[in-house]
Amino acid sequence: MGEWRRGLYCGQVSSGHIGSEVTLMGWAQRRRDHGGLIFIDLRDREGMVQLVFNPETGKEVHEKAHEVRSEFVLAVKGMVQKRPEGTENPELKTGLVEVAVKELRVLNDSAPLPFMIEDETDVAENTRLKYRYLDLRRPSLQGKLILRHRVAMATRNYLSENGFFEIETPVLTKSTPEGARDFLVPSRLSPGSFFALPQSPQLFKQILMISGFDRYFQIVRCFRDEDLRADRQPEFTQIDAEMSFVDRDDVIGVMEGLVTVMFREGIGVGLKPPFPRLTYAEAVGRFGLDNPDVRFGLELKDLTGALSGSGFKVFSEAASKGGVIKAICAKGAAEFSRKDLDDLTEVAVSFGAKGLAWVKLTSGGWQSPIAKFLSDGEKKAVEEALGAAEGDLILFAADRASIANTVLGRLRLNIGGRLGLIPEEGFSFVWVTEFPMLEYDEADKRYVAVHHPFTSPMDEDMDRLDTEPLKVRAKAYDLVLNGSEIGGGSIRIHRSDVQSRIFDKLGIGAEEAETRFGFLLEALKYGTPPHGGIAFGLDRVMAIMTGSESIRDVIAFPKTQKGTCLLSNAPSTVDQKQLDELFIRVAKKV
RNA sequence: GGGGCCGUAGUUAAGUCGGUUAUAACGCUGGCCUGUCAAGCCAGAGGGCGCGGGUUCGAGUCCCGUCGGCCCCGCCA
Repeated sequence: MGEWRRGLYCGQVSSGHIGSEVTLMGWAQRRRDHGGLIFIDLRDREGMVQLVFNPETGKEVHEKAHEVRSEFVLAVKGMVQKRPEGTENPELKTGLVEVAVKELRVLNDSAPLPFMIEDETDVAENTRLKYRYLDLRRPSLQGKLILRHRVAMATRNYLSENGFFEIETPVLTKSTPEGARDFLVPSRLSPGSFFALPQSPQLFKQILMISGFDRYFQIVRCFRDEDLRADRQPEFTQIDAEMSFVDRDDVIGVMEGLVTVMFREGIGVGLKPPFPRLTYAEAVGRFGLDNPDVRFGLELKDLTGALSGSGFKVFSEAASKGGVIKAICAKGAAEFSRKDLDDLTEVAVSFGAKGLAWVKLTSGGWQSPIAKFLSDGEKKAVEEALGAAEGDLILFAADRASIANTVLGRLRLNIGGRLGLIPEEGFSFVWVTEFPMLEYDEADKRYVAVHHPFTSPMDEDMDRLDTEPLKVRAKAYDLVLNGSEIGGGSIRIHRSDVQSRIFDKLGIGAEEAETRFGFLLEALKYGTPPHGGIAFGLDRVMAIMTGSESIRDVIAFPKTQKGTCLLSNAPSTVDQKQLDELFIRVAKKV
């Protein structure tokens, strides 16, 4: 490079520079060697510009250009000139001009690449992850991370302007028994003891409210040692926020402003808050899931009343056992093939159904394995409840409410996809509120918190805590975007007596509460303000904003589904010396 | 813990009923070529089919195991 300094980025060269000399540095995207003229596309993060080497005007530099190969790192000095008439490239931002190179310095060469640096790639993901630095040279992936930066900046600016302070919380912290599996870090100074990496900064942000900071936020890495999915990595990033002296609607209001700014600054999309809201009961009742995709209809209808006395045993028994009979009606889906129905049945079974009852409404009436069990009156009632007409397909689920809803909710998404009902463009937000406080864990034989143990019950439900605990609703809320949960929060418990009561309900005894959360219970005694907050999954937001299939596409160095890093080969074994210092002995794999 | 899909040149894929020397495109190497931009034309190198067993006269093709990638259920307060 020597004394040369870059004047501007390749992607910034424009007609305004015609006639001036520029110094550019970047990577050789591709060389087109005509024997005489040589063209090289020089690429950097801002784009590409065409370099021209003409043997008649520069024999020596032309000779040198001959050696250039893909991804060589080049520095050039040259004159920006208008491209000859008819050779402009409208595909390129810089396509009206080119740089006639006078001097070339090859700053570095490159071995032949394992794959080409281009956007339309169909290279296997494991290869991409092994050579992530090359993958990240692709403009599309680079663009996603640059967009992520802009959204993070917009987040910091907005929250700062709204009185939030960014305050860091510990990464080495205390393991807590509730929730996801912790990543543990051994303590050398306290042999036999372990830190945990935070699943979220939940307790620390509450304590910051007790300290009187009033409003806190952090763009913070969180860790959960659970199995991975397309939208779940073991380490992920939350936009974490907490506010004092607020209720639910205050938090929602401020956060709608945040989301609006993120989308405006990120991709120039104008959102119009307030976003619609559904209670948990409505969401599950109408869409089957607590993360409803409200971009299309196909809603669930309750037929328990109409069919509880049905001659079809599956229906009548479900009803008599306290379950529900529900259905969805897919318009025009009577043409689904046997194979389609088999696929749908498989989906239903995978989510806990014992089978799938269906009806095709044909010109000849009900075509269905269960038609013979239903009276004409019942058929009529079904059609009316669903608004069904000839050409439609009706699918039933009769089971415990939780199973029936889940099954139909999933079938709804599947059929919505098959029938092309889900819009490809657009961002559809919905708040889901009034979640249940508790659910019963059959495996552990105890109540567990649906949100987390620090979530406040709704005031009007407090007195049901001991009589009907499952009916108690929490001051919790989730933000759902296009059917994905992108954020969730709650108003917290700010009284130590209430917090103790909830721990008790969760089967966390006084003693255990003391060991695990004693510091919080103690802190709550010293003038804790009412407070609440929320956390957004930044990776998920970015994946949706960029139309990515997986959050791996918006994370620079993601892990594979087995939780490994193909680039660095982490995790790995360590030296015996390291283990000895930590007083750790590795057990044999069973 | 479980279900499904996939591993063949550097990359992406084809490979029939098990049968001579495993195909193609892109990339790579060399040559020709002065307006290309997925440059073009010609020539060439490059793999033994993820790995380990087994069946067979013979396995990329069949069987068993194993490793790895992806999707999903469970799990993820």
